[in-house]
Amino acid sequence: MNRGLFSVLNERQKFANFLRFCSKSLLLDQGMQVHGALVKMGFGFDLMLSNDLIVMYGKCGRLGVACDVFDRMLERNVVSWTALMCGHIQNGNPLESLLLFSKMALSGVKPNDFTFSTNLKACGLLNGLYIGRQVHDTCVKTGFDTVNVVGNSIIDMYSKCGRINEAASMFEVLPVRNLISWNAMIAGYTVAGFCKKALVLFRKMQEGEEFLDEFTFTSTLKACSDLGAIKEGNQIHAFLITGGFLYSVNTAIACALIDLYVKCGELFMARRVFSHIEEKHVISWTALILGYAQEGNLEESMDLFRQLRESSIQVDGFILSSMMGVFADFALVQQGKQMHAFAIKVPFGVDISKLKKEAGCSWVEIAKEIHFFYGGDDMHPLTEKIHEILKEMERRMKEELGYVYRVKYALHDVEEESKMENLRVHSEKLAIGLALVCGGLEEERKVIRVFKNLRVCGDCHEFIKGLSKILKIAFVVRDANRFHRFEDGLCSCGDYW
DNA sequence: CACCTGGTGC
Repeated sequence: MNRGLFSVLNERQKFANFLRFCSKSLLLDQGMQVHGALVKMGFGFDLMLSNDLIVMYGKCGRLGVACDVFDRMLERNVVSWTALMCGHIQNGNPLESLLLFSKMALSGVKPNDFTFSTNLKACGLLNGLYIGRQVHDTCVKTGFDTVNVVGNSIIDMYSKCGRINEAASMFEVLPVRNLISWNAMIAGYTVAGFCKKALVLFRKMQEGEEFLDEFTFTSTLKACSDLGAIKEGNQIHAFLITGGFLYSVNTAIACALIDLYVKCGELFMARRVFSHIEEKHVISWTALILGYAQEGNLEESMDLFRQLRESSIQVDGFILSSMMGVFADFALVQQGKQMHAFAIKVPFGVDISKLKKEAGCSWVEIAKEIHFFYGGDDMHPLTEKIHEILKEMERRMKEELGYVYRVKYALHDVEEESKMENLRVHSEKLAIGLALVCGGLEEERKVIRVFKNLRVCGDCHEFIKGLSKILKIAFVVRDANRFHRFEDGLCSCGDYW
């Protein structure tokens, strides 16, 4: 090879490397300068360099220029097509990516594993189960479904299309599972609401040889948050600290942690994590601000929102509309307080959600296990003891506080004498009963934490107020709308919810 | 050469 040709090839490789660096670091200006230089030097029609240009322009948000480069090419290979498809997806147009896929097929260029995973991503983004299945089918026929990256994309495609079972069976048959396969499956379970399954998978992952990364933790923390599994979440928090995963600099982990503590009614811990973040993302602000609002602490919520507005952080439409909701609630509460006299006559607090089709369900975490209860549920092996302790609590409350049931909250289609029984077996009460029987008190916090899928019933609300008084412990009840923190006979919601 | 995975809420 003569020196001249060698230096030309060397030059070409230097351009390519620099372009890839520009793509990675989103350096549009520098990328454009390289583009100009290589056109001048006669590299304008070079296949590899043109591909790199498409990638660079796509990543930097200049899809029009990427398309121009693509259109002017004398020949295009699978990389050119795939790079442009990715560009469309990255710029928010997955449909165009799918159209390109069919154009590519017509042009006679054969797709590879990268093309398939890109297309599966587009299907997932579009919620396109039908076309996703077709792509999956083609992958099977061409043998690409056994390629790890493609398999991962199939898992993600099915879970994005709401087909968690199909995602799971893909995960099962994957010949090689890597970190991303596990992460995709855990995220899939979490998004689909199968948080317990997500946690089971996470534990399996910990037991195995697999590494864990920030994606694993964010998804798993989200699962803990949705479940209210604070013990498990705490362990992950501790693991993050000992494992050197600094959430002070990792936005996603910090947000997930704040969300966990907020959803468990631990605003103090949420605030602590928040204060440790170096660059506070608008999402972490949102989580904390709404957390305070949902706990009934409107003052702190408003104050934080004011701080956010005074900071240099750009607020988004999401937090603005959320704050509208907070202001609306605040106004309602103010009105509600003025209307207190009426509230006694008006069936205030009648639980409209008990009329809904959805069955009331409560749960509580005891020794890292989540126990679920439905209203009138006697499936739990400790049911008898639960009833005993609840009766005991009623007796003490009557004696010490003169508490009697407000029977009006009971279901209406039952015999009068059995209304007391109905009230006793509301799911939130059963969950609390179990916590009392099993010592579900979180010793370090002196709190019992219960979750309910519907609004907490007015009678149970009174009952828990009483419990917090006579037992001298706090209760945190997260219902469908908000938090109730009961302490010393009072609730943070001020009885308006 | 490129491709896959994550966070706030209603």
